[in-house]
Amino acid sequence: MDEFRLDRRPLYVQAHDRLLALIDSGDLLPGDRLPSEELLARQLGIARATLREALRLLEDEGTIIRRHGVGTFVAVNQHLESGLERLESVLALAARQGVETRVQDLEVELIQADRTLSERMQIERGASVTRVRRTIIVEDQPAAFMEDLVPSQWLSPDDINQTFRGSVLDLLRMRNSPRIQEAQADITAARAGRDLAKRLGVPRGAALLLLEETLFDADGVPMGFSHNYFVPDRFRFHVIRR
Amino acid sequence: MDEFRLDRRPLYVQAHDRLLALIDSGDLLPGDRLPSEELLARQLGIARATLREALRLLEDEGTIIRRHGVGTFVAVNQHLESGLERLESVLALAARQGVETRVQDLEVELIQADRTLSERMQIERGASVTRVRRTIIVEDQPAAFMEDLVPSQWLSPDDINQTFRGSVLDLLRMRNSPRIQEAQADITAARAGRDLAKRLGVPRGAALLLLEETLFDADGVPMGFSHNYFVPDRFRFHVIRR
DNA sequence: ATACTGGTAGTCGTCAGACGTCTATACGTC
DNA sequence: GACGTATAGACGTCTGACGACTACCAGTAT
Repeated sequence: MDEFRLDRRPLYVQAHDRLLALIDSGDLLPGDRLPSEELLARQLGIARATLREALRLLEDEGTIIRRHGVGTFVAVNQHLESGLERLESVLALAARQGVETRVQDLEVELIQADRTLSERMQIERGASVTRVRRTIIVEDQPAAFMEDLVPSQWLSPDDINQTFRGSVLDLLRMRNSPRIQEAQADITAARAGRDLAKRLGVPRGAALLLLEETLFDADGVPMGFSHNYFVPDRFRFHVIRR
Repeated sequence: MDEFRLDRRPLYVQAHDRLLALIDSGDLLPGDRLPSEELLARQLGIARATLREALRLLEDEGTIIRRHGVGTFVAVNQHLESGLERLESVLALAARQGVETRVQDLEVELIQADRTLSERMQIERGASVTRVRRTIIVEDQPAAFMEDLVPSQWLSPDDINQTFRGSVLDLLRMRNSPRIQEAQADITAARAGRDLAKRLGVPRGAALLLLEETLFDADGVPMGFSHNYFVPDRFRFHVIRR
């Protein structure tokens, strides 16, 4: 009966995202008071207990502040928006910052794991892996080249269809299988070689920001790996450090 | 009737702390399964809904992992050491990873805030600011050039003496005034100009990793600012994303 | 023997409604 | 005018129930 329920994530996560969207869109401004929990739950069509789990997440992130007997407010300290330390796709992150992105030159292939890949992913050499490559466009200019590698048992080339909006991470998390728990992103800088320079429309030797990310499930088993090359200043990244 | 209730924090916070203590004390080992929510709630003497708010906090911190229909487990995240998302100096971070660092070409000056600085630090133009510049050496090779800017009321040139080991952040935190709460690190890539190439012993135009960091106190007021240029592969940075 | 199917118990996810506790405010009293 | 009190409304907590998901196992078909 729920083949029509596209978003299979728990309701409290969905509620969290909807509320966050409200705040980011400016419908709710810093300092504003949210509707009471009872009213808000009715508006979202969920139970108050479920809403409270979503609010708990938002409070923990510092997005809202709750005051017993008073109400719930949008935090004023919004200048410290969460950054890379939160596991969300760079595209979702860009969208939150008001940057529109587009996918170009999408390539989806089934390849076999070479030695490097088999080591990093803890899989056998020659195992079947889905490779997704694409260029991300911001304001009609190439801004990033991203390459994702996911064993085909978890992501088949057929999963990348017309609805693909550019993020493999979002796709995996939406399906909720495999369950992505956390990621480690290695940060470094690299110079654009011939291929990258062409794809990104920059001079050869230009400085690029390179994010190499490994996705892990709850057991610490690697579920995917990706290289992401960014043209500085077309994307902005930050990390909140506490 | 509740003058005897010593701990006036919300129950879910108390429950969170009690569970965390159990895990830290070793009573619950990584990978262990927690009692079911119903049983655990009875054991703690709270309602299941309240317990769930506590568990939500622990899950968000990455301390536990919940699996629908299966159970709740203590996370097994040994292999993922904390990275940039933790506020510690890059030198302390390097030391944790077994990398020895040395300071070279230390320059300490009192300067006046220009327009850019006054805006980023929310101070007046011309205000007195202590500037600390130095090159960081790893294995006898320059690995980073770091420049810190802190209003002189919080850090005077005299504070940088013989005992200075390279990190302004460590110095400020050691003194505990001003109290540094959090930082935002902007991450980007840049090419080495003439001055940087010379300081870092790399060719002009080499790709460098640039971390621009702003330090904040608890009220969100900027307390310092720094530029950090790193030679890729002489330092490794990563971020844990959840 | 193997592979598939379906049932079942246990657990987390969600729901509904109620009552407790806290805060700010309005109001009455002195 | 100053002070204490009542009150409305909000978040905090509780109870009990049902839904959804996963792992496991028995039974069946191949």
